Amino acid sequence: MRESQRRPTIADVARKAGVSKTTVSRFLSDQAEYISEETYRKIEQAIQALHYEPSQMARGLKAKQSRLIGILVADIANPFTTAILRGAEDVCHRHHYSLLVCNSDNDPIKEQNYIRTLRSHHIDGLILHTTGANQSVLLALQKEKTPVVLLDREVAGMHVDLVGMDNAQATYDALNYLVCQGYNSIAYVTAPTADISTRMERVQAFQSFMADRKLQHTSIVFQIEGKASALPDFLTTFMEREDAHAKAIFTGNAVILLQVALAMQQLGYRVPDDVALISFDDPDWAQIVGITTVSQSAYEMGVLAAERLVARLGGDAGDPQRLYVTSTLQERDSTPKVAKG
Amino acid sequence: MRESQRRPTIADVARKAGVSKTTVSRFLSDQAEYISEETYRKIEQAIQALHYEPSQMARGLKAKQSRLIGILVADIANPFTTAILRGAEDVCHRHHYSLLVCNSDNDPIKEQNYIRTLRSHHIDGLILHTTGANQSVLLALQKEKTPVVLLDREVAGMHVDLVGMDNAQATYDALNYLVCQGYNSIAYVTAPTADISTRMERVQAFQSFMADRKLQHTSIVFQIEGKASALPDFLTTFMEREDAHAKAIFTGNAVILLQVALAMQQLGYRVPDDVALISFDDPDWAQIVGITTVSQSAYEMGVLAAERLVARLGGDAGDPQRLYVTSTLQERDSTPKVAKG
DNA sequence: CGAATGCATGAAACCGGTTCCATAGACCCA
DNA sequence: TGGGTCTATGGAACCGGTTTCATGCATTCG
Repeated sequence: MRESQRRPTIADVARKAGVSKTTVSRFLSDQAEYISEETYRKIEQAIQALHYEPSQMARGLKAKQSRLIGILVADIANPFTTAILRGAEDVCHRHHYSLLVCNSDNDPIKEQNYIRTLRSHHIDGLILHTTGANQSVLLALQKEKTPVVLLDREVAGMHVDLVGMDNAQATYDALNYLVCQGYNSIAYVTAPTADISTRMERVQAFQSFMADRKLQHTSIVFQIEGKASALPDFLTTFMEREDAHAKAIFTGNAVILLQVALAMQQLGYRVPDDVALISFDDPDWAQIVGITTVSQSAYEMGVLAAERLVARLGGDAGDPQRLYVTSTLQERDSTPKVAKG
Repeated sequence: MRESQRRPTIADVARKAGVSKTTVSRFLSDQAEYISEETYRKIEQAIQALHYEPSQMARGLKAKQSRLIGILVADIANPFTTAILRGAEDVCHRHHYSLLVCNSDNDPIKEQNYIRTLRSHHIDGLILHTTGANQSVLLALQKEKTPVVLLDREVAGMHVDLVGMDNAQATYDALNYLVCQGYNSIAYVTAPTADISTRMERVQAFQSFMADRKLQHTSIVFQIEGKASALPDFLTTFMEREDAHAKAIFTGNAVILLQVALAMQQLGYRVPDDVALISFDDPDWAQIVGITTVSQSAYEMGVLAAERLVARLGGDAGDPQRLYVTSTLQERDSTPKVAKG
């Protein structure tokens, strides 16, 4: 009743096959050119028999690489994030990397801790959907030549690859569409902008668009904070204004969209009868409910980010690239055309 | 212009502090009792100055642990999965473990590969949301005393901890509710059951309940496969039957729910006017659309699974446990009471 | 006052791989 | 037949930590 508790090592395989560790190592690294057929077969058998699996840990120690890619996301509950994960995961799997997924939960402190942890695990590269406020730790990573790819959001002072979208353009497109549909009073609801470049870009684009068009009193930026009543209060105020004849609400991402939709429902306002609704992100349920969205292919963003990283790991030393996925307007029932007033 | 490319090692710290590796190691492992104050301070400073971070890799090699927990999920795009991830991540973070997230995409081959990969990374434990068909690889893990916690689904022949729900009971509860509301013709739509215990249990519970109640011709089990038209065809057939006066559709998870809702919309059937709708899982949008669901706290499942694993890693050698989260019926507009016919 | 004990520290082996260098035998050529 | 090349293999050092064991000095005790 011998329990084989200890997992087999390369030495066990070598012993069983009657060869040296070196030879087994050669077998494992596909340098089989100088291995005789007989030896090859013996090693093969020994590995089979022992269920041997080489230890990435030991391997990485010498080779100074782990085949681990860290991905640090700001909110794992967000469907946008999930889609990114799926894209990144697919690419990594294809290139025999594994993904170490961490969730900073929008907390810069947690983010910083995670960057440390990831470093301690010798990640070969990092995909970062940042909270925005951790340059210093990141610089340590950079010094060690660990490539970093930024996702969706900038980090001040970091000149590295970035995969995102043209937020200003996407915002303009959406607003143009709303104006064409006849809306002349638009509220923009965003999560706290803090250090998050994407959110700031969108808000700024919104404000400058509205100002350019001289659509007065129509832009309101609201930050959802701790106070539960803040959102209903804001929405009520907006809905009760009588300075415009066609109102629309534009939400900054899918999480906010959900909040707004829920709040409107509770307040008794109906979409699109009382107000139009449009949002960034395109969660799968938007189709069912019939909400017009600005869809950015999150899956593709994940793919692009991972591919960029893999390219860097493969030796690409070119200048930092900025890759933008295109956004498309998914027109649905929540933004019908209204007659001009 | 000295570029500090190589990341500092314990030897660098030792040199800078003017002490031996051993002493630094003691410092790192919190065995500071026998370190003089002066030495302590010198080491502290050296670590600060060098931005030193010990390598988990080197550490794990000797210690035979990685502080890595693998979590292998069947479908990372499913909100149910995401909620689990969040729960598991929170617990792991609290206990200074990192999560290696892999997505088998419901593919047993991919699952098998991932288990291998995870093993090669020396994971300390595995949380497995399985496709159901990989006992053999798992047994290798078990032999090496790597604890495994099953999530939601059984693996035949594995006697390990499991976190899930009482599927039969939850199914009965939901059906009882439907019957009380007056529905006498119910269709159950499930994803392919294959080797997935949860799905099988639910289908079986459904069938036995319907048979017990002698509600004839009212149960239809449908497996969504490749054929795109299969679902609309099935729904049309069901809707056109005239043997019952109040129909309801029961979907096996949120992904299927989405498909069914979309298909019904396209076919022109309205919920709940033409047919009631109820589903397992409780995606956040169910609240907006107003769909009655059987909600199982996925977040809690993630927490429980991770806690179980951490307990095992802490030395708990008790018998395998089965933990069930409770499910609650979220009553919404999609299942209104109907008058008896 | 010599021996025992406690404190603070270091040398070296070890974990499981990879890799550099050495070497033995076969083969080839002059 | 001796020296050079090629093939197949092994010994040993190394990666960056941890751990065991040893040791030198102070202090304490019989």
